[in-house]
Amino acid sequence: MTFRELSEYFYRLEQITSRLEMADILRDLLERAKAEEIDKVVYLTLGELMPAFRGVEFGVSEKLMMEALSKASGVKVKQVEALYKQKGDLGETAQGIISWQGRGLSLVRVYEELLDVARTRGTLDKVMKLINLLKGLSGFEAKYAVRVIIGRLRLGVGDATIIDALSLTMGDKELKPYIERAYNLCSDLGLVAKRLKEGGLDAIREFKIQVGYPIRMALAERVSSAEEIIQRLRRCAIEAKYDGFRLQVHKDGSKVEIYSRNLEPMTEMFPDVVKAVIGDIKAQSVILEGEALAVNEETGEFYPFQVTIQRKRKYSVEEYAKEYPLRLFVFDLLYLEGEDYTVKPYIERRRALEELLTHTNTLRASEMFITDSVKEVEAFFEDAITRGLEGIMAKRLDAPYTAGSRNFNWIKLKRSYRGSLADTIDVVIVGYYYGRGARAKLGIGGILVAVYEPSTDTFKTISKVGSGFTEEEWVRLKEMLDKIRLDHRHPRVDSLMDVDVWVEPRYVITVNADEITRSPLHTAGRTLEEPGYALRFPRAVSFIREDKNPEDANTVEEIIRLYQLQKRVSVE
DNA sequence: ACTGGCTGCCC
DNA sequence: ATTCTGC
DNA sequence: GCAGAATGGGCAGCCAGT
Repeated sequence: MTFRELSEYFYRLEQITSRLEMADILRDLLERAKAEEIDKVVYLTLGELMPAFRGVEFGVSEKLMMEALSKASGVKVKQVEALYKQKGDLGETAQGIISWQGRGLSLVRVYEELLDVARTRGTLDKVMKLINLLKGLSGFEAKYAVRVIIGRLRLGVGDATIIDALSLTMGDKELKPYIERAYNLCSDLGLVAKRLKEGGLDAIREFKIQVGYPIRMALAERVSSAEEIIQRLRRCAIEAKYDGFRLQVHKDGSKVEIYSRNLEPMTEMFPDVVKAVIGDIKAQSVILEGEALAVNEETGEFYPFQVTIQRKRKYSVEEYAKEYPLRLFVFDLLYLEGEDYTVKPYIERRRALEELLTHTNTLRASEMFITDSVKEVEAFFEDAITRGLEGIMAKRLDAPYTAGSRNFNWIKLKRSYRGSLADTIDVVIVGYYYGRGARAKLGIGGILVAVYEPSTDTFKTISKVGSGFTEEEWVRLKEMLDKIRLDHRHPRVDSLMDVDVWVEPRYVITVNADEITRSPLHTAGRTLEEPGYALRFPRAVSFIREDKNPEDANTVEEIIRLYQLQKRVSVE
């Protein structure tokens, strides 16, 4: 198969929105691919080169790609940038720029060149390889190669759609559960597709959990009240929700591998966790999942996420492990001594987990209790919040570990989900961004917002906002902002960040956020010595507030007070 | 030797 | 992470 | 309700330029 043929499939896929039709086109593609091509076809269709746990990255995004496009075509970078801003898609930009014919490269050849780009160290060499690749592709092919490289393929196809298509290649959808299961256990859809093509259903049935192949993570749905939890689950397990990062830990004898929520390899970053797992878990082979966060072992306090995230590093690992030891709150057991635990009910997994773990500084079971009382859930939730935890998790007692899916077997409840208006913030819009992909068609993708500083009568940026408005609202917003458009930053706006379009600080919107954090990028509360403040997970919750003047927005002082009211750390 | 721009990945 | 949209 | 694609703050690592 040539890369041009693959590109033609991509073109057809992006024209349609019906997932049934997509699956049918993909079925055709997967049937046409040879056994030695099909894994590459799957990876490329997912916009990847390999499954995440292989740890291969392009290291190329829009800036480097624009440079390569410019050098390959002779079009000035400024011009490429202008085209990109206008189209919101670097693939289409490439197609518009490239006028030469391609060399009709095979799919395998292009795949190998892409892999070569990913493996090349040094920006200059990378760009040279990119130029070389681009020169061998037609504009039509470059469109998709570019999108794969910068990680925005945007076909509307994900792993779930490919699984549908794979089951269609076997005649009907009866076999889908087997394919799905194989994928959830090995997290490598290219491998599943290849085995299916080579060995049929029998080969698919042979997939089993293997230490060293991450299992796709189960995810939680959200609700906005304790009542809804009990309504949905009745008697259920309630756990604390810790603000750290999720880890899946594989142990095979003295060999340990650790994977992130997105199945990236993380073993080297956490020698303290590796050591604890080897030393304190008596089982020979086991797969565990938990939330890791930095703790002060003397006081038992949890460090905030901004501290914990510093443990995600390649260098000075031991020093940081000493200064900010991790505690892994283990909440699930997926595999034990050759036995697949994902199929067992939660309550059984939990029982085995508690038997397996001894309470140590690094490793312990997450806090959990079982209840059917809304009152008890509410009380635990309130307590969790005052202790500085993120919220709570609720789990269906008889549910298996539903790998790779988000459903109501697990439910999360966070403070910010509750509809109360107490924690929302009124901010002033000071500029906007053109946006990419679907948003580019609206002409706006996000806004820069600020709070008021009365002492200087200025507006200090606190966040960007890119979600919460419907498409219709984004369009309406842009129309209003264009009427107060400025050529330069307004003199009353204090910002370190740039925007595509500055506007008069006139319109107030209400936003929600999970937390206020210290910020190196925003000017709200920023002094010569101290960083500013920003919003964590900002989202719009109102359209323009006609009843508010810009000076009625929340003030920097109010933000600082809200920041101080937040529990920073938690005592056990 | 240092720094700022860029990138990938945590949430 | 949250949110919106098409199916 | 699922799946996919928009979007957020902010951390460390890489590397070219100084």
